[in-house]
Amino acid sequence: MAERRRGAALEKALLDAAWEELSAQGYARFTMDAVVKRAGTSPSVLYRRWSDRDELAQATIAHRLRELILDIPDTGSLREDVLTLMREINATRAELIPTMFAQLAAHYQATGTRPSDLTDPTATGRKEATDVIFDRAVERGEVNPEHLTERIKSLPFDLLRHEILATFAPAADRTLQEIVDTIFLPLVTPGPGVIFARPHGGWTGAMRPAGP
Amino acid sequence: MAERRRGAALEKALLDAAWEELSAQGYARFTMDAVVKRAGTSPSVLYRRWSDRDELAQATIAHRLRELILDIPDTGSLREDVLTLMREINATRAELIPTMFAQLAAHYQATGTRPSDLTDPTATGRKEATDVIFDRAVERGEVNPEHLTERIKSLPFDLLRHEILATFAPAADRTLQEIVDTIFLPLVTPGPGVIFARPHGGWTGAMRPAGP
DNA sequence: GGAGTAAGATAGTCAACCTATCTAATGGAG
DNA sequence: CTCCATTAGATAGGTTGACTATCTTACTCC
Repeated sequence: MAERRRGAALEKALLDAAWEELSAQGYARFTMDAVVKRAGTSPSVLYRRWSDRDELAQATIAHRLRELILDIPDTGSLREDVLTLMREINATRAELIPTMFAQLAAHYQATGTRPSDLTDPTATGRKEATDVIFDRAVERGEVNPEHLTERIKSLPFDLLRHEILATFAPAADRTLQEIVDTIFLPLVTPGPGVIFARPHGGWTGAMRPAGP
Repeated sequence: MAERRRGAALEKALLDAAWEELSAQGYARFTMDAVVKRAGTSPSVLYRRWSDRDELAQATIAHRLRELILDIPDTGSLREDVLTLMREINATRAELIPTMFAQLAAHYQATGTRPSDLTDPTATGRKEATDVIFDRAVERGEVNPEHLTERIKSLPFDLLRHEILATFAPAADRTLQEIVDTIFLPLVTPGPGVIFARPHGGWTGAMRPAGP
């Protein structure tokens, strides 16, 4: 083994190997030994960076989230923007979300706290991304801004996340349309309703602005 | 130790001890040894009944679910019926749901299947229970039955479950009201909407008919 | 009152976490 | 170009917990 990896390249190789183990074996069967073997390295190299299995799992998920940044769609209609985003989440994160949840649950039950890098909607950029979509819809006069409470803005994504967690699989496209057409849009497009306001975080992941 | 437990009494003691471990330590730190010690028994007694840790965890959760059968409320209004049921779920199952999910995820990732006794809505009676509430609301003329798709009937309970899973804690009562008043009721009480039909299971648990 | 059944004790194997200690490749300083 | 600090990578071992095997002893049922 003449070529010896170092620094960022090594770290990426370790996290990629860890993700392959995590997605193939599931959180419960995720072992340090298997990651060591798959990455072709030694225990000390792993433990120098992450002090235990929990930390490695968390870093692996965070790394994966960073690789799965989504584009913010701009299709000209709220329905298509929301559906497009849901389809992207459905396609890219259906595998990640249950693993992420298992990690959150394990970490929470062990420590009483949740790893902030996996949940902070500001850090992950989710809230800002969907707000861009909703702001455009308001500008176009498609929706009444008074209907857009935090809970309703996150509603289609909450329901998608719930669906993925309940089935451990991507949702059918018909399901996404059903959520948007029979639940979300009827709530934001017609007459008045009782308005509440409350901060409401999410943990579906980060997004970046759409290109030119 | 002159008194030696047997049969159903022993089994209940084992499952109770297992539940105390499961809720105290969390799924990831749930160990057979600790259950053996807490129940004051021996490994063979456990392994005679459940062949591994996964099976014991599953049986423990199913046992707990059986102990937490909910009454079906009958308050005279759909809003109060749904809110009452959500409050009961929130109060009794907020601790159980994340553990249950961790077990489902572990079992699914290990085997590719999900333990049917934890998910089958017919076996757990959940679907029938909520249908009673909705049937009464239709009889009273409170809602248009055409609005009551399977997804919309389960909507408030799905959102509550999502909230519990996202926070690992019971939802605030204000949150329950927000879900019912700003999302659920506006969808089932006013004008028309696109109608879909699709079976949609749940796994919040079993209920029994309300008493006289 | 005796026999079969199952509770409970004890000891051991194996896998996986994590630590300690060592060797050697690599990049940078001079 | 050479030396040195850093850290990749190898190996071996302590510890915990899953699961098995074997044995003794209480309890139940006939």
